[in-house]
Amino acid sequence: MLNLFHARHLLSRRGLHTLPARSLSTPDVYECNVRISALVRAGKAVAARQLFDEMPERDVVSWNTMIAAYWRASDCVESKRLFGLMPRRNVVSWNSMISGCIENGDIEEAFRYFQEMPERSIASWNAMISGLVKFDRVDEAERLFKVMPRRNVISYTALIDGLARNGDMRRARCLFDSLPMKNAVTWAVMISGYVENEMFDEARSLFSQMPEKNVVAITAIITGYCKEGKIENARKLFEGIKEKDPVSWNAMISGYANNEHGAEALRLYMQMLRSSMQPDHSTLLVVLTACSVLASLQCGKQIHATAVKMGLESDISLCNSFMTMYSKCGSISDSDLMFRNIQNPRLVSWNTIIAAFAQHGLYEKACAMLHDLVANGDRPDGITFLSILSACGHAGMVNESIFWFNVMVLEYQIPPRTEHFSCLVDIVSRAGQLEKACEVISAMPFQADGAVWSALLGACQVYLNVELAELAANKLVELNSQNSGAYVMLSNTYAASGKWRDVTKVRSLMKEQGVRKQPGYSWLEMGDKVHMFLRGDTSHPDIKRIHSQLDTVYLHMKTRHTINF
DNA sequence: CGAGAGCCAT
Repeated sequence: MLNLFHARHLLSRRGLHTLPARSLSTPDVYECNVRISALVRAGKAVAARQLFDEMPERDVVSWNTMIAAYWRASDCVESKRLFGLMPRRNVVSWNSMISGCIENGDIEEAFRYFQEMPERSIASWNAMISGLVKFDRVDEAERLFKVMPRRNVISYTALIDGLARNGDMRRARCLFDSLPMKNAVTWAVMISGYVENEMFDEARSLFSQMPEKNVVAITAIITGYCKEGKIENARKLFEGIKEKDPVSWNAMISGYANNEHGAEALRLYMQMLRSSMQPDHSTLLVVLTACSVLASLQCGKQIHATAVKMGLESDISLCNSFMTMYSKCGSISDSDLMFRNIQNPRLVSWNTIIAAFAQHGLYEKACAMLHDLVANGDRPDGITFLSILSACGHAGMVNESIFWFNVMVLEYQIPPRTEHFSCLVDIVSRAGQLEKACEVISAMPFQADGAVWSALLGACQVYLNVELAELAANKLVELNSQNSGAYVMLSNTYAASGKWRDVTKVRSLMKEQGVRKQPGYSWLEMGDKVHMFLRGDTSHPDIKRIHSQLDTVYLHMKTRHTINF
């Protein structure tokens, strides 16, 4: 059992030989406080409260611990009620009100406590600064930083983080370089700031100078490699981590899932479970991405079951991921069902279900959802309209796509981004209106990107417009000389127009430039088997029946009949 | 008992 002697012993082992006698509890109270604190850390707020209520006398630490328990449980009302009932408060009591409010999304309320408190510690200022940074109010954070009476390494680190989030890496670095007492957290903030701003070389250069590399910094670098598509480098770093934690596992799994390596992502997830690492909320999110990439309904359902077991089935971000997974795995009805079970859909959930209907070509349903979203009092954003546009595309509705584009820009005053333009160009040019597609491109307020030219080039191939195909292919190669799709589509356009000499020219140019085209492949899951199809590959045992079925489908598509299998 | 970092849904 812990008593005062033990407490002193523990503290002295941590190098704190002199104890502030005033803050030390009597042995009984101290012991209860320790037990309450343990219960709170284990998430057992009810048991903690019972112990708290049974205590014959309580000190300020007992109250603070109990209040923290309610903040952890997001029970703002009870936290504030207890705070009001406290007989005495210390600076820690006030500080936990500040961080509690911030944790629960109410920065204004946090600021009220900050202003009201009789005396502030460095931690009070730091809590306020990091809170403002969390809410993207970096300018205000900086103002507080400037007027605070004393600063420590945490204050600096919080502001460096803020500047980095604002994209101001130059000033972040200045502050970092001027700081003599950097610690591992400071280094990690700076490195992940570079990664966040896609300055990967700077991130790695700083990382190489970091004296003691910890798992947080390594994970940031892994994320950087994954964003660049250098998945092998990421894997090497990951394997080298001695003490892998859930976050580093999640980063690596997500790297595979987001680089089209769904199977490897799932393998890694299984390995994580085998090494008895507990998956968390984020693990499930990234594994669901892998299921979507693989279109594996089986795996997706298993993850769904795991989420239910973990008590996370109504977690909003997981629900959104389930919706995407079910939709991408072909089950729009499950996706729809998930959406209906969300009590309070926020914009992301609306956007997700609209995207799902769009993927399935259900234009009317997508629009009905947009209508419901507005009727619900929400405001659509650029992503909502991107999904609506994509619904138009899947349904081949050119005029509607232009209509919705205008609604977005004129009625909702949402500035169109390059994705909106590439979607529009894709729709218009697929319909054969190549000139109109060019008009859209020239009306863009910024440089067209690869997706725009790709869309145009794809249509040129279909509608045999050699001249425009050459233009688009040139633009694509300008943007990325290793773009094999550009060469292939241009070559196909020449071939379809009988310009064989030009075909040969493009092919030899590809060889010269060392551009290679990975063969296309697709697969689908039936029962417990995965059927894979490589381009030009006829090794599937049922290939004859598959081809004849495909011929039927093509015929129906051409005659615009509905298909009944 | 309180303040700073990495992974995370459209």
